[in-house]
Amino acid sequence: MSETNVSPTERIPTKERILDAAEVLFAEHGFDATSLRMITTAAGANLASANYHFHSKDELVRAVFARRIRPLNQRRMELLESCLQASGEGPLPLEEVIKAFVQPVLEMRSGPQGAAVGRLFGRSYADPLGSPGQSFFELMKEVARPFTEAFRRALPGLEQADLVWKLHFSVGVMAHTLAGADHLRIISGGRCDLSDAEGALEQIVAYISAGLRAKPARIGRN
Amino acid sequence: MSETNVSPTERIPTKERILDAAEVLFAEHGFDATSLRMITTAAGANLASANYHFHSKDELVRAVFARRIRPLNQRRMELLESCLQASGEGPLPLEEVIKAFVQPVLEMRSGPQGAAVGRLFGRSYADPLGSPGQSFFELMKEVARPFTEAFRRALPGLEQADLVWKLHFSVGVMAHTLAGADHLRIISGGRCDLSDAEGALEQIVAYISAGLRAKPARIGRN
DNA sequence: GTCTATAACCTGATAGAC
DNA sequence: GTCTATCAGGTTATAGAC
Repeated sequence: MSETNVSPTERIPTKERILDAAEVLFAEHGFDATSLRMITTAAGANLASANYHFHSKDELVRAVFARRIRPLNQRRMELLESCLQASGEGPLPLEEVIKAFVQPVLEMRSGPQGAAVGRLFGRSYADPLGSPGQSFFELMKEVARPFTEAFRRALPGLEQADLVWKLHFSVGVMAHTLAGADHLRIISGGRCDLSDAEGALEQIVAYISAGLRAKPARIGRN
Repeated sequence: MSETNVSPTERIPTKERILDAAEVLFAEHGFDATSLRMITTAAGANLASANYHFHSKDELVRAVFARRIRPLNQRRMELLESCLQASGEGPLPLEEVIKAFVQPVLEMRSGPQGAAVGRLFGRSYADPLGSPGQSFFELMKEVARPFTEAFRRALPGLEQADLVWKLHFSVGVMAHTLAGADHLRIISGGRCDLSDAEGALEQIVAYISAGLRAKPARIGRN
């Protein structure tokens, strides 16, 4: 047996194994409750290797986010661009804009460690302003502006403040869906499963599009 | 100056001051990143007093939740009951059921340390199943069943699985609104403020009621 | 009930051999 | 690049004086 004949699984570089272990543990326990020791042990690496490869815990957190967010947002922009091109100067189809934002997340969730990445992202939306999760928002900013502009075009006549409220709610739908996928599967007795990407996308798009189009509340009627 | 003449502010018992400090710090930094030292220092109490009054950190977390959730859910049940009585055996007005669930939260947010409590609650929805935030879900269970039943009555003809998806999304709207109130105020330039309870309630009820009533997604049209 | 002191342990980060 | 050993400081929890 020569050393070139090791299993492909074991040939994953230490740096990547640390990222893999970190994102699972961060998703499960949060940043502060996850120590570098837990991460390196789970990765089958030495404690010092984490600092060697990432210099500090904060930079490790940032690297964990960046690895997943970059391709996610690239895919979102692709879908948004093709939606913009198909519509020319006219109004945008609302459902397509929502799909461009949501579908890549569901695709990602069926990728490697998708459930953990989803949970990590979903939790990060709830992190306060000065926390380690801050880098999540900085990386997400890239798509915030073009999508806000697209939603404005898809919802003509909606006041600016109303749009901000509604987009905030819609992000909440996405975030809680990602963070609470396990809860949902359990309370529904397995009938609602985020891993069914097609069914989930339909549900999400239906709910969010209706919310975005909603007229002011009419309390007292049904 | 006799000792009976101290300011009312300083007469708050240690146990309560610890709860006050804990809920602010938990909301800001999470459970693991908040040490008992931080809490007792902020409360102007001794480190050992936390263990004296609450036995352990886990029980302190539970006490922090229980103090706020109990009256909150009591108020929710009051509003739901009066909604049920006004409707008899007939269908329930959807907006009123949503209001019974949401309005007490907004009321609470304008109470003592309301913003911190809201942020704490909003974050707790994103906590995974085995975490310290678990006690949050156990305390929230009390209202889950009666409200699910009320929503079923307010949305006749909706399939069970669809209802579960939609209620899950609606909880997400509520949770993210609470956790991200600061973000919302900043990105909206102050135009959207959760502290404006009346305006916020209108926005939330409009969005959630439309989402709950939504028909299956119609992709491709506007 | 409130304090000091301390036990037993874990943390991120680094120095330096290999 | 990977290891061991270690630093300085933080953590929960408790024992025991007042």
